[in-house]
Amino acid sequence: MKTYRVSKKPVFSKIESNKSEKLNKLLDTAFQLFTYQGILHTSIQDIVDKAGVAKGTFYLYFKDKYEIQDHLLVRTSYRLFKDAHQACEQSNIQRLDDKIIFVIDYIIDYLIQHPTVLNFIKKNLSLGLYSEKLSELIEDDHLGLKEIFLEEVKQRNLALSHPEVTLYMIIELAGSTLFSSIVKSEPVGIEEYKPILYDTIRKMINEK
Amino acid sequence: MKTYRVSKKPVFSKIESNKSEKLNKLLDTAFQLFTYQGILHTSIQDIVDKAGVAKGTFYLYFKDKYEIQDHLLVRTSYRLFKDAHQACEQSNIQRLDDKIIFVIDYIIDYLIQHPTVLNFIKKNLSLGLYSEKLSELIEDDHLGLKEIFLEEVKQRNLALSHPEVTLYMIIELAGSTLFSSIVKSEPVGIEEYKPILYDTIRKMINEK
DNA sequence: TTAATTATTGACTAATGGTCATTTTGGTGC
DNA sequence: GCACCAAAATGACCATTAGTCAATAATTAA
Repeated sequence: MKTYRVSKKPVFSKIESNKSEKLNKLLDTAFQLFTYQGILHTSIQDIVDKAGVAKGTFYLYFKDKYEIQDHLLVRTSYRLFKDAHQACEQSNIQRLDDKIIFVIDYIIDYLIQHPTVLNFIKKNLSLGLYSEKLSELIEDDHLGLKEIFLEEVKQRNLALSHPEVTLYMIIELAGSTLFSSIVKSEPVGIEEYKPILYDTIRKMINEK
Repeated sequence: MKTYRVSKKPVFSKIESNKSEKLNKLLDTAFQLFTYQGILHTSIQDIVDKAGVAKGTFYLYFKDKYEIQDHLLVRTSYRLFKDAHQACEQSNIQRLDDKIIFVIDYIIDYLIQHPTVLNFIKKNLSLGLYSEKLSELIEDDHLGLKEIFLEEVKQRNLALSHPEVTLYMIIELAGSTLFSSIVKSEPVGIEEYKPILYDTIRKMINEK
């Protein structure tokens, strides 16, 4: 015989009863736990306990641990790219290579300033998912990265055989360079990588 | 009271009783399962059942699923780099950029010819582990990638401010380009990426 | 106020990870 | 052959975690 929960008034009801608040609480809590102890050593029970919701609630919003991880990856990277792009717009940079380097520099600095975010990405992103998410980000219409890049290439008459491919490669190169330099950190760190990275990007775009 | 296994003669004993054979059977089986269904949907029970050994045997050789995954990643990438390097030695290529491109080309072609291996890497390698393993591979004394590269740079008097960093970036670029092109595959595939990749590498090395 | 709908709960079941007393195997000496 | 020992292998067992779902609470509509 199942003995289900008997009626008992919750003590702290109505403090946070908004629907999206529960969702956000789960996301924020999962982010913290995934960052500090990695997804493998975080149980769903851990997440719901710390978030202050019941286990069943978790399954209302997510299929499993890996779906919440996916949400977090999208949310984190989307915010970061958007912030970087806005900051770039507000500056008065003209050249395309300078713009790209500005965005990359912004992201690198942000991740160095926020090691938890970097740590989350390092621990939670597989190579396949990384390529997939990067692709989604570049193709995202609302963010408009690709459109902006292609338009700039057109207006400046840059001699790129496949501008779209070049864009992908630049972003991939920047991303992997960042991770490589962070992981290595010895004997050289990101500061030694930067000039070579930026020089390479300028050569790839080849703006006169 | 524990009721342990009572004495019962195994039917097919002595078919494979060599120590390393059991280890290899586990590795091969895990590779297959990880490739087809991913590590998340593969239980240790699945592995031992398919490998024809008892569960306890698994834990004699590996701490957990992720240790066998690590073994497989090292084994796979090590073999691949070694084969590529040997093939390069047997060809009669002189220029450094040509050598590097030969090796990258070899690896790309191999992975395209062996999608299971590519699939295994895509599904099982996290970004952090990827950087880590790549670093180990480059630093590996027995393989000697780094030494060969630095020696070549010296002999050819190439103007590289940080040759080691350049080596890392070339390998990272090649790796991420491969994955990106495979994941995307639409509207352009690896063949469109290759010329841009090789052109970029030549520019990075800048051999006259 | 009441009825219907939706959100939330947590006790429960199923599945998986990991342990360890016991058994089997493969020597080695007699 | 047999007796012994150490190393390898086994699978029943226990512990932890994932995932379910009938019951309850909260919200909305009438």
